[in-house]
Amino acid sequence: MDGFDRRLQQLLASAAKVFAERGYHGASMRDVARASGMSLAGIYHYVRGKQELLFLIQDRCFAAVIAGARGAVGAEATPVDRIRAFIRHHILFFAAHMDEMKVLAHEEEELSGTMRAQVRARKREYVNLLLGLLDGVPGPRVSRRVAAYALFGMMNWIYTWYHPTGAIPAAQLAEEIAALFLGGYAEPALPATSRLVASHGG
Amino acid sequence: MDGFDRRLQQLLASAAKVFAERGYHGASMRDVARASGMSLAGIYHYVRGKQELLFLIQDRCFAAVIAGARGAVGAEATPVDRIRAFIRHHILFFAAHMDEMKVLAHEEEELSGTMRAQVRARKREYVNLLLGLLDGVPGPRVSRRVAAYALFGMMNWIYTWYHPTGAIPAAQLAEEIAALFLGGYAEPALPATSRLVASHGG
DNA sequence: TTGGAATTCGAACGTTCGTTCGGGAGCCCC
DNA sequence: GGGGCTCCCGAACGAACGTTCGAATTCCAA
Repeated sequence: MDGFDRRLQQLLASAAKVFAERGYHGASMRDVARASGMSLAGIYHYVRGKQELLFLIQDRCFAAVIAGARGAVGAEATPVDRIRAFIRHHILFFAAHMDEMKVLAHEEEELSGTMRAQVRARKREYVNLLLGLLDGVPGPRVSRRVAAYALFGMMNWIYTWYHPTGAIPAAQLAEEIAALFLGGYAEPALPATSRLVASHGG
Repeated sequence: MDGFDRRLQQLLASAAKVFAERGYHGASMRDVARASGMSLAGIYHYVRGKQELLFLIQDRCFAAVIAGARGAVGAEATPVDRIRAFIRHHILFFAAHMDEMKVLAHEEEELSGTMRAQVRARKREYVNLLLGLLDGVPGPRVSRRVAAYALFGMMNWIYTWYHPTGAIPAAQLAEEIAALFLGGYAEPALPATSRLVASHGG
């Protein structure tokens, strides 16, 4: 990674922060310039325009999420464990990259043309990854598609209320959301956490 | 309701549609004028400015949701049934008022001053309503606060993917989300839908 | 030391923004 | 029939927007 790429990364990080705070349309290029320590005109040396700023944030963020999720899922043996790993990775990544993930979740429809198509393709890939995991669970209690979008809703909505530095550690949040989802989607009697086993065993 | 209020309602409905399509900051007052059939200047006879347009949409929508939820919840006897009624009402209302609810969910942070405070108070009231319902469930499997925000995430996220005129009726969507949430939050062995009862009964 | 590419920026461009202004219809009550 | 409302709009305002341009500065290989 040469100097150009490093400076571009700084710029994208600053832009993500500004976009997360004020929204894409609510933020101005002058805001980005101020936050990044660059001049207004200097930004255009690294980026073709405001829309490319948003595109690069979303595209790189999606690429990192997908790669990380594949790695996390691949290390697990059972379908339920793979789903739990998927959820844990998504939440931990979200908590570690709040600005970028908020921009990814909140500014979905602001791109146009080729950039829009490319980010949409990434999203489809990520959704399909989860749908494939859900397929492995026997006897689901709700439809796969609704379950997938409901899960993404639970997870992505955290940008409206969750603060990584607050009272709830991200790992705990991930476990609770995984328990909530798996308890509702998968068949009852999960070996580890279910109190069903305990009550029937006693 | 006199003529002024009726015309204002039309204006707010048009504005909600425009804000839902292009986002609050991405939409211009000229867009609102075009959509409502009014002139640009004519809008200011009904509203003090763009921000009041957003405020009135959100405030009235929240008031209707809260009132409707109270009515739906009050008709049920058990804690779980009250939660199910809450979810069903939220989803059905969402599907029936997509534009307004998308604006409510997506443009949360765009108000300022007194208007922001008033909408936030409404939101707090609505969240507290759900938290109270969750309190009635014995032996919850995840923390109340996380469960509440996760449920709102599932429900509000539908504006990113759900189309009321599509293949999934709103009532079915509501049942699936209720089953997903209650299966994960409440204790197992729900009398109505659980396949646990069936398998143990057979 | 020098030439050229990479990097940076002040200043300005044309456009669009939210809002305002002054006035013109339509209407009702005195 | 005239004064005072409500309702509505064309035109314009100043500000802010994304972007561009020409030049200054920095940097490194020759």
